[in-house]
Amino acid sequence: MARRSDHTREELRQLILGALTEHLNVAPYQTLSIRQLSQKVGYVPSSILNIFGSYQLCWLEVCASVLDELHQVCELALERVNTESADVYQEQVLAVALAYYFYAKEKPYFWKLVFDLRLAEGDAMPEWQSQRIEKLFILLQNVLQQIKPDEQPQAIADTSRTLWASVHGITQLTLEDKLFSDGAAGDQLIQQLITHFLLSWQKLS
Amino acid sequence: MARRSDHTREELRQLILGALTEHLNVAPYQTLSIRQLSQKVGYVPSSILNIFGSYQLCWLEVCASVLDELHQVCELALERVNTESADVYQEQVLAVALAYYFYAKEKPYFWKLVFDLRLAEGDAMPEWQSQRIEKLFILLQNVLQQIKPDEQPQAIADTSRTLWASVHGITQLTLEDKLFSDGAAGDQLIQQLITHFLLSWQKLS
DNA sequence: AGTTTATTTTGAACGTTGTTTTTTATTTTG
DNA sequence: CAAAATAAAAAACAACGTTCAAAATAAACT
Repeated sequence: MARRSDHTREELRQLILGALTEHLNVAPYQTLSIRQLSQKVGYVPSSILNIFGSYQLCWLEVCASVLDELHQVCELALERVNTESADVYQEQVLAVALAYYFYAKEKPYFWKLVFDLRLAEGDAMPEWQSQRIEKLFILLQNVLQQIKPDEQPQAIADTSRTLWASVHGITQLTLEDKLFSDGAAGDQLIQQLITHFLLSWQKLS
Repeated sequence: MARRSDHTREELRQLILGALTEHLNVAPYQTLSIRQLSQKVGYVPSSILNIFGSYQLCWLEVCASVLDELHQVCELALERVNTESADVYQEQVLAVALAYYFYAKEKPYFWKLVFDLRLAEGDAMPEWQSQRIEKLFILLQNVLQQIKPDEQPQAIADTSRTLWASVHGITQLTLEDKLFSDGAAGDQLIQQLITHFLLSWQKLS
């Protein structure tokens, strides 16, 4: 077993988070136990608990990284849209939605972690986690507000929720193969959803 | 402990399924263990395993009931729509979607079971379970096909997936309070989604 | 009817799990 | 250099789903 001088507390933290990330590259988070994890990093279960408080809380840390990466990916996709295009805004919404979808498709175990991770009954999701999710919504809100500059911010916020939750649903059911269709792929469904929704939405008040 | 003559095999089956249902009235399925369940019904864990094969498989049985009930609720809502209305079809789609949403809202632990239940790695979802989900999609498909009688069945199937998955996403994120908005409720978001989507969709080929 | 055979049901055991508590080892301090 | 503080490990705990052998009951047969 590793001795005290091998790693500082911070080094050990990173060692653990690295092992978790490595695991998510190949398998869902449910398939790793704290005992297996402790073996991977060469420490003992109680050392992990000593640092993170509980096993779930160390996953929550990874969760935060995933949401950060997700935000980054969506933001980048948004900026890459050609602003000379005829309907910039629709393409921007589409870009964000597809970025979300393809992130989930490429890193399914990372993406699933965010929605499968259940904290112990009682302790709520920490503030910094909620804020990360809100940051994602805001990406869409900014675009929608540009489509309808005079619309109430609350209405814009609602619409961003409608779209985001819809894209989320398509992404999830596609990933878990619960659509039972050999027809269109998830990205095509998302495209259909957004083009039709926006076509009607942008006309009406 | 209960003796052999107390219940027939079938009675015990129903006794167990009843206890599971009772539990879902007040708490999520993850909070019940096979040991607690065995105490509830007055039998021993291995008796439950003997009947259902595994603990997960007895939940799968409940899962089937939930999907049946969900289908029934959606079908009923569909039939209740006034066929004299100006846009029957839109109201029918809306009726199905909202029936889905309000079922989830009223019986959250039943609804969540269907999507949270993870079978052991390896053994796939049984055929009769997939078919139950497909039956739900078909409800929507029938309505959509009436809107566009000349459209390819595959395209109709795709669109029903788009809509259903979207409604599912809104329902899920609303139920889990992950929309972080004190704006519109889930049913309003669903209404917005469907009206705008259909308005555009029914016009175009 | 009484004995054997078959079938449920049980109870104990196994290998896990996350966490708590105690013990041991190492570092820092006086 | 010894004493206090700290960090890691080891052991113990309670719970989990599942397996397996033993006990209790019902059915079958002479």
